[in-house]
Amino acid sequence: MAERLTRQESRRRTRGRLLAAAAELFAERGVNGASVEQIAERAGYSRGAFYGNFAGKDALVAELLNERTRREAEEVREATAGAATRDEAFDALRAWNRDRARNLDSWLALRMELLLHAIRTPELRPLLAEREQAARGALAEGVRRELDRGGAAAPADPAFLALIAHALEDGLLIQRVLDPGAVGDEAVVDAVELLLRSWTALGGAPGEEGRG
Amino acid sequence: MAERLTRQESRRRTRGRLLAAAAELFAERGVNGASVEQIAERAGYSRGAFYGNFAGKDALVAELLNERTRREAEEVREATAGAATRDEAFDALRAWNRDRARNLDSWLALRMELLLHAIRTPELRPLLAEREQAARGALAEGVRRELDRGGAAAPADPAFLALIAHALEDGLLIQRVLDPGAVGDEAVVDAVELLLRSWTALGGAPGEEGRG
DNA sequence: GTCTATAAAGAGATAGAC
DNA sequence: GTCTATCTCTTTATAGAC
Repeated sequence: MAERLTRQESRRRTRGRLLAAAAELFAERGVNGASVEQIAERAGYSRGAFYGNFAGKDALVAELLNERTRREAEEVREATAGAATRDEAFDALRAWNRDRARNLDSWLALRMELLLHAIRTPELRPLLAEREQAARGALAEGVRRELDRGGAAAPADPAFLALIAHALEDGLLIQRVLDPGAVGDEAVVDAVELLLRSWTALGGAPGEEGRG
Repeated sequence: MAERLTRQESRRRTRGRLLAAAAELFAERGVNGASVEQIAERAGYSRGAFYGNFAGKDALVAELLNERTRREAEEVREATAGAATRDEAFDALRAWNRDRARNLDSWLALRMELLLHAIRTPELRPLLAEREQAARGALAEGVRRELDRGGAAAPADPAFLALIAHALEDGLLIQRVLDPGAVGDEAVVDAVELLLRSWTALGGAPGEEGRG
């Protein structure tokens, strides 16, 4: 039985390698700037293997978008499910962002490449939109919990506050890529913490201000 | 005498048309997806005219980045200089954003294309970074003024608050492109207004801390 | 300055061998 | 499944006519 899945598994492995190589190259040179030959070569194959596993470049891009979207949605779920308290949630967020900071350029480049591709391919937009909704939804729940906990009246619809917090992620990472000196390592977490404090009206506590 | 500048002016005009056509096509199909021939054709010329005015596609991209950066910095200056009161500033901001909303897709696509290009071309990064700094700086001044006016202590360094407000622009526009139903037409202005209100309403914070 | 023609390289995709 | 060879189209860039 150990060999029963070999065919399928082998196919999956090859496809996975091609997808990973494509992700790298898309970040480096853009979707349009990376050729099928380069993708196959970096994955350790030839063009033939590529066309044996994907109908063409467009098909690979669509699948990459799909795969990454699904994985990120999972990560969001796991991250939020794991943390029970506010501090735990922020710790998880910090870890996540530290990770991302390590290769911010390529991470952001890939995200924007896929985003641009989705903008230009209307039928793919809902896919990406879904992931964003999930992220915003999880955030909204967190915000609501914090507001309840503090017993404070929300300054606005929690969904809107979550939208702000979520949008900050892309926005701050863009600023950081362009000007690393002006945007701290943990700006995203710092900003979200600051906002949450403002909204829950806990701002008076002098002890732990600003960044960590 | 009316013809004295014809040569220079003619050259400027042709270059301007090529740059405008390139901007359109870059938004539609990406920098790498738009060919020199397509650019020249949309501008109403042939490839020959293109190469007569630019050393190649890279040179055009660099100049486009330069031109747009300069223009946007000017617009920031004008917008902030014109508005004396807070309401005037927000009105200007609203008008600016309504304008942008009309063709959000192509606007955002072009911005991200140029951003990606800057990420991949290190020597161009400072150019874009400069524009962002100017925008953040203008915002920071506005925030500081508001805080002073309200007599409230800042919950953080005004520069950090300005960074948050500025980052929100990109972030919210991205969310809006992906999910127009979930992000209102004036989300950017609404969000900035909300934040400013939260920050000015927060009294007794301890001086100015925040990021370093 | 702008055109047409063309060289040279690179792209996506297919066919057939193994 | 993966390789090599090949077809066809597109691309960048140059040359020379006007």
